[in-house]
Amino acid sequence: MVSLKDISVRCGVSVATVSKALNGHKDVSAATKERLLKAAKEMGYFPNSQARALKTNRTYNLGVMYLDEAGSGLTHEFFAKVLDSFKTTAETSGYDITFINRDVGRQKMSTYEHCKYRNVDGVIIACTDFTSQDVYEMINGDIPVVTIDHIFDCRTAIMSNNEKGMEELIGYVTKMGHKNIAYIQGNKSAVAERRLAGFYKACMNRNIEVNPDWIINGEYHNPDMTYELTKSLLSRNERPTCIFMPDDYSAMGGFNAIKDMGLSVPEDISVVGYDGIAYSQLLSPKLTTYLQDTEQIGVTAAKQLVSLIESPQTTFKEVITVDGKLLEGGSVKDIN
Amino acid sequence: MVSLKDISVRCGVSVATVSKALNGHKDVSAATKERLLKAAKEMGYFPNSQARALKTNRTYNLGVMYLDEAGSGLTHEFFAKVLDSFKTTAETSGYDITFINRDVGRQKMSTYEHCKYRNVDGVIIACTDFTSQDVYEMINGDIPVVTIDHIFDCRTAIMSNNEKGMEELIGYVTKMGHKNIAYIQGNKSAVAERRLAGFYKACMNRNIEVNPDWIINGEYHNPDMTYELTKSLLSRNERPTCIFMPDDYSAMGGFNAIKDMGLSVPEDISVVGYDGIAYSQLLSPKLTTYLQDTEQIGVTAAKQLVSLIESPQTTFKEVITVDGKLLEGGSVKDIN
DNA sequence: AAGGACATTTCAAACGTTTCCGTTAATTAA
DNA sequence: TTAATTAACGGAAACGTTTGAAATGTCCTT
Repeated sequence: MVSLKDISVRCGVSVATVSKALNGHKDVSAATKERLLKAAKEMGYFPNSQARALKTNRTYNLGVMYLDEAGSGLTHEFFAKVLDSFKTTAETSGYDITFINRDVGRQKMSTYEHCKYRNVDGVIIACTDFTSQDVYEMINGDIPVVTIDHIFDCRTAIMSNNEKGMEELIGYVTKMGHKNIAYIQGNKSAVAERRLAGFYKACMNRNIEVNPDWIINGEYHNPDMTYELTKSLLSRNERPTCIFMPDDYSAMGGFNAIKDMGLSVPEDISVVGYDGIAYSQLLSPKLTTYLQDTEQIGVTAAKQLVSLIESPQTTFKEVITVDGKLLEGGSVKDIN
Repeated sequence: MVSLKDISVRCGVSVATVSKALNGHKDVSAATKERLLKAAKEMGYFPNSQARALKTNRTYNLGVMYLDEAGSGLTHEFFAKVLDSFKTTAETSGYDITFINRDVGRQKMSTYEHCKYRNVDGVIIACTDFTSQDVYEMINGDIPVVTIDHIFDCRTAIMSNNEKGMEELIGYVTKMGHKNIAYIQGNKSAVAERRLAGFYKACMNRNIEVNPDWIINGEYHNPDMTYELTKSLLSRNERPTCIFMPDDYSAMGGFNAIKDMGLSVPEDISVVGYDGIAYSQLLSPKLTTYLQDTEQIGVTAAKQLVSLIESPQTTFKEVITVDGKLLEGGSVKDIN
């Protein structure tokens, strides 16, 4: 690998001058600067990121912290898409992305320690158990952090607008004449709370009574459980005309339960999902759902994190809400 | 951050001794070694990965190279799952994962240059355009590389067993009585070639004539295109009884085309997919498909890459084939 | 002509490791 | 007893940068 020294001997200047020229310092003449830049390009020079990091304490590396469990994380379409746009934006700003976990190799270490070890400049936390010790340690550490879909005191958070999503969905189904609405909600979490709050509020605004027996505790990303819950829900004496599923993926389970009971969507039961994943729009009928703006969430998270890193005065806590969009499919019947 | 020097002054030994103790060298007494290890733990010492990398030229970081385009990469379930298990295995061996691309920040650089810049110890190449200049540069470089689903001379490759997959699928559908089989294949690639070869061979072995008009060029991961191709295929005079789709995701497009033509699966047309993604098993009927062993592919890739790095004599080219498993759904009708 | 002001360049230390080699002391062999 | 071997540890250079201070040179001002 060609180093600063190689360039310096070839051009007959000191290493310091080369460094300054390449980093755009002003105390080097335009002539030599050009000469050195040219030589650097010719020789195929690239800075050694480790050496630079050692001196500057900046790695231009961002850590990604997420839950590493089956059925979650990378294989979760929502997270994958957010990560994808986060990554693209971060790269444009000159940052690379590294996965951060606990216990790398033989070393027992926490996620925070891992960050210290790798010296990441900042961390994005998403799709994880926000009550875990590891998250707690990160939040209270001195590394810039942006969380997604969870709000901590004194940390910047990017929130998908769950209240608005619920408001729009409820608005839509009530316009279609539904009043008896069930809601199979996801795991206990900030997201679930906000959606439920949005659900209640939207119903209240329309003078629709919420039947507490129809608020059912399910799980995100769990079609099997949703299948069972849907089935048991529909086996009761009184049936809702419309079911809100935890998310689009789980909704597949709900669809199947309905079908297996000899009913059909939307003729007998209307269904809405949440997320707007690709598959949901390939079903027939297409699922009526709320498309979360994963692109915008990822981009915003990256921009916030970078600005947190690069302009430390930005270190106040900020909560940024990203709106989504209702996708009108054919899974909700007009019963007016 | 606590450094070796901090430990050395506290314990009254030299930095060199601390380094050796912590790295398990033999020329340090058991007593002091224990004392130093204890101090290190107490003080919360973690090595500075940059400083270490600078000296040793080993970063314990692996690069991931993949196609960063819409509908591919991270949001591709096959790739996401492979990456997930790759990551887990790599971490167990003490390696972290960093995404590698071109043009990070203002710097214009190739993927290979990026690897040099970040000093990754090895690279996994997957889910990309294997004919690109960037891949070519990587393959001819001096960084350990493992490719997934593509074979280069002198580079280790992990191959999903596409021939066997096709063999099993053809075996299954012929057992169900199908002889008129169409195949909408994916983008021109090593994978597509192997599947097609497997398709032909399996048919030949059973004395089934392949109708060349029924070998159709489609695209992977493209439900819309598959929709159109399926529709035009079924509009011809002569119809196949069974259609092989490029993959499960695309198969959704095929399903919809069939439905939109007033036909149904499997009564009128049988369908098989490829991949075994989660969604395919939530459809009704469930899709009959071939489940690729993403877990095994990821694990094997990681192990091979690590051994390539850690025991340089392993640098011979190796091609490892990973078998999958037929998933019998309900999308193929028994027409015997 | 001497002094300062400025532009340009170099020196040298530092970042936190690893590792070769040398030193000392202790142990063993002859 | 002496020489040789070994065990345990320290010195110091090196990896490739960055950066403040010092050095050099040039030009302007008075």
